Amino acid sequence: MAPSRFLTLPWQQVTAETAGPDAEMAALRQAAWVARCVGRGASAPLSATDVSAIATYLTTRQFEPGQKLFADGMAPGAEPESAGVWIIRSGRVELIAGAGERRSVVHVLHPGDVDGDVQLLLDMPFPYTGRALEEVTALHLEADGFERLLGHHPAIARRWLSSIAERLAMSQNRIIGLLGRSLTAQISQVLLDEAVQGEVLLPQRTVAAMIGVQRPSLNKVLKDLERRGVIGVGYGVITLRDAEALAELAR
Amino acid sequence: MAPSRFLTLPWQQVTAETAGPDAEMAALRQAAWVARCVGRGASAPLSATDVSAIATYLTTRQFEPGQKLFADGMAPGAEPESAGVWIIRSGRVELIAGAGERRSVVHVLHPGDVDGDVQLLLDMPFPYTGRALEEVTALHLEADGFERLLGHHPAIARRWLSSIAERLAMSQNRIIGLLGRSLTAQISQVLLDEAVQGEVLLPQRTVAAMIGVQRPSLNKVLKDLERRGVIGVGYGVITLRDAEALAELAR
DNA sequence: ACCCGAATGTCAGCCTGATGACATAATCGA
DNA sequence: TCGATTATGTCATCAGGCTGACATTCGGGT
Repeated sequence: MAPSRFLTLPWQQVTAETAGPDAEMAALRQAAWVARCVGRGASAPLSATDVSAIATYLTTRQFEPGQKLFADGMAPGAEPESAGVWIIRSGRVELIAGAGERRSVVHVLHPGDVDGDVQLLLDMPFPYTGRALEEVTALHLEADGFERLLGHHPAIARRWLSSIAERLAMSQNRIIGLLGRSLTAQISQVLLDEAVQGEVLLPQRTVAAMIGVQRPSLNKVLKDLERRGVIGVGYGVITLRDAEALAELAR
Repeated sequence: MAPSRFLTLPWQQVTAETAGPDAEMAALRQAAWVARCVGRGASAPLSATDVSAIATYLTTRQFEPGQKLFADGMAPGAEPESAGVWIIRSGRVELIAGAGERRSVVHVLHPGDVDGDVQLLLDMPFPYTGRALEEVTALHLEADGFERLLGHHPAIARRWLSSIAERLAMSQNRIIGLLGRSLTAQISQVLLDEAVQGEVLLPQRTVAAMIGVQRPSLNKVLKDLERRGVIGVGYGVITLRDAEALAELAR
């Protein structure tokens, strides 16, 4: 259901080799990683030409915790610094809709996740703000570069199609998970979705904002699950102890 | 936010001309209509070759009210009758997740809407059941035909990309609309989204299932809105009287 | 014209989650 | 090492939605 989650490991291998001095090789290596993250390769393998084309347009950017990659309501053409396609290389980015107390977390981007392409394709402003949760390294693709990749490289367009399809399926799954389910079921679902290697590294405040409930309500359920031995609750961390039981609760 | 809604009119014009006896011309006309429904033409106009290719693979199917186009959990390869891409030509189809009392309506397909392609692209089973609300005419595209269209016609692939992007944007918008908003705001949003020419032709039971609330809760809010002159409530119909006020309530 | 199924309108009681508040504990930076 | 900040844990109160039930109204079919 969250295939991109499993792509964090290959990336770690890649960066381990990035010590080499050759900048061009580094760009190519990044492009190869992007090629692995965007869509499925089943019916459209990318050629060396495709990968090097991607490398041509990629730039790397760093963000401090709390910094915004892009902001709610930003038109695609208005801020060339932020508009365009973002591909998360390391760290996580929370997508926030609404301001202040009414803020809700639409999604959390993990390494390998892609965003901003939909807004580019539809020429619409961002409906949410992207805020770095930790130190974040992200790859950026400007609007015209993206257009050129799609136009001149059919295999890339084909792969991007399944990438967006993946996200649509996940998004619909999220809607199903939100409609008419008990709070416990919703929370279990989110914990399973958001866990990386059995741990959810998010403060309860953020998890609560992902489900659209108040923090005390979330805390009550979490402590109950902890008493039942299903999870462990720490400071900024929730540990999955019995994933099967949790999946059963999310049913 | 729901661009496909405005495509119902062109279709009606098209069928008005469909009286002609030539089957091949009818197929081409259907294909041209599909070309108008799938994605935006901005950067990828479809050639005559593209359109006739679409016509090659299209078949037309009729469904009675209550009949299922496809069923929850159905694998893409299992039932060639139902797997594949569906394009609604007339009538509406509700997408239901969950069974019996716990059923919730993920979405309602209107004429011009497309579905089933995501499941094909990701080789996954349908996560919901498609059930005809009225008499439905739908165009069907089998798996291999769809693959061939995408593989051999870059312009079609490009258009399909923005079609799925549209749906992803709408889906995310729905999530934002569900998180942490008052019942009144959620209901106003759904009424605005689902209205065709100022009318929502759905029983309250269905509208309630779209938001994941019980029918009495919905009815209470509806009667309140009616007292305030914002909407009119009829038998199986909700009429928008003051769309602006409704939009303000949905904010 | 009549009947039947389906949809709407409404209610009282219960239960869940929201609110706002407070105390405690962990982390981070100076 | 020591605040300052942020996170967790918990509570009493209250509003809002659920539940199950019932009466009423509408529409289509015979």
